Amino acid sequence: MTRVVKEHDERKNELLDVAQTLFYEEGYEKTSIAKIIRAVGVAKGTFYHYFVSKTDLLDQLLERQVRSMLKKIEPVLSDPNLDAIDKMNKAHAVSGQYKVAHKKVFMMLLRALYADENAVLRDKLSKIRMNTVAPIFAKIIEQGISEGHFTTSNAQYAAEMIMGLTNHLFDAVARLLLQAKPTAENKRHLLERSQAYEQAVNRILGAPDGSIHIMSPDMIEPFLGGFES
Amino acid sequence: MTRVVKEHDERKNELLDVAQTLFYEEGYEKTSIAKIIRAVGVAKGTFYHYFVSKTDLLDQLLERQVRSMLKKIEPVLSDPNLDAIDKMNKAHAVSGQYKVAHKKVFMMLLRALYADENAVLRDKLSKIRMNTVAPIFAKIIEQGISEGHFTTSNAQYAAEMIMGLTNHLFDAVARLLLQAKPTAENKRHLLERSQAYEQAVNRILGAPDGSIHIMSPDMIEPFLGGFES
DNA sequence: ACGCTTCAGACCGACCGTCGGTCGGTTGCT
DNA sequence: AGCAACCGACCGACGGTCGGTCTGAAGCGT
Repeated sequence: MTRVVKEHDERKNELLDVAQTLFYEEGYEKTSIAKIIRAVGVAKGTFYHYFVSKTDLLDQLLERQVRSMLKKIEPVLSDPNLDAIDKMNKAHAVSGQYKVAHKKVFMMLLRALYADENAVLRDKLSKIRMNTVAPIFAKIIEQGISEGHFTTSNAQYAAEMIMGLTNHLFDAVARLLLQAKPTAENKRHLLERSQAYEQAVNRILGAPDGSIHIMSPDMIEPFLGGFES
Repeated sequence: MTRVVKEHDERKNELLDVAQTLFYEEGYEKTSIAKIIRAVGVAKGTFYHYFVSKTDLLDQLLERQVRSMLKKIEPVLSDPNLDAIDKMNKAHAVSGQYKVAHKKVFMMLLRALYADENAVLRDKLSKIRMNTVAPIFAKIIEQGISEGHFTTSNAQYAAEMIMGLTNHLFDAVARLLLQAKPTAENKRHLLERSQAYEQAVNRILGAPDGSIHIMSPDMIEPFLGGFES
């Protein structure tokens, strides 16, 4: 094979990008390292020059993903004019808008995540989220407690629980979105479910019903519409 | 190899039993089919006579497990003298007692479940639980609503959320138990966490604080003690 | 009652393609 | 010269397939 030398980071990102695309298209387990290197045009040894294992590749990929998402939310967190309820809502809104903006890529990610196999992928992602975004939530909740908006015995645990609930809601929505039956009935179920989850989140925080919104109808709509077209 | 003929169910259970032991001891991924059949004393073809794939084996194994657990809880559910709060508490208590009684096997299961790899196993188990025990919770919650003990907008979703929370708590407890540092501090963390989760469950259901207990100190104690000996 | 045939299904194990991972060596840049 | 990027033949283990053998019991004619 013709030998092409590139800079460390360039080659590494090339591998990460191709791997990401393939994982989205065909799933983690079904994407062999052979496929990845064939697509990049590089030898087996080169892959293992950059990653110690297939799992290592996945770890780095997900970390990169989450880091870029956190950057979008950061401004909200550090805004001193927002109270805890505003921050909680805005953080969810921002991540929702991000998903709407990248609808196509996002749907691919969903399809990859919930392909039934790929349990490893889901597991890793939820762990990373638990380690990175839960602490952020905890900070917000602490702020809310000191502001008198929330009453809960433990901010960190509450954050983890909300994180878990959000993941769950996300799961349910994703599965409904993927089975491609955008009937009015399914849409109603979906909205009902998201309302039930919001109620739960508010109650866990000890906030008045309707304080916090984790998934607005405006965010869901574009995805439901996407199926009809 | 000497040929030994057995009845269908006998051979099948033999394979399931051996596979279970090996999965517990060495994890799902690391247990090859070759290992299983070697331990049973049977050929590759025989294995595939009973199971269509390794995944199929896992499915049937977990289903068997969950079915036996449900049998223990059933009496509680059908007891007409218990109100929803009693049922919720008793169901959790029974499953706790079961775990204490089978402490050794249970710890093996934990070790297998949370071995970091084995995400597939965890994923499957939590799905099965979601499909089998969440509906049971939902029934209890509906009863509680009509008794006036609970106020929540949707029994099914509440059940799923509680299921998810319980899983989460279970996760955290398991990981703490497995890292084998039964310090007084860890114990405190653990109790705090379980209290936070109970608070959340009560709030989701709209029940007074302290109504529902999902993990009593009496249940945790034997496992913490188990480490010192 | 008796042997004989038949047949489902329990059982076998060599074999296959694919996989993740290794390693000794080559090439190109500084 | 030295270091890092790169190569690709090779490895053992894996999940899964397949063509076929063996066995026990039911059904049969006598």
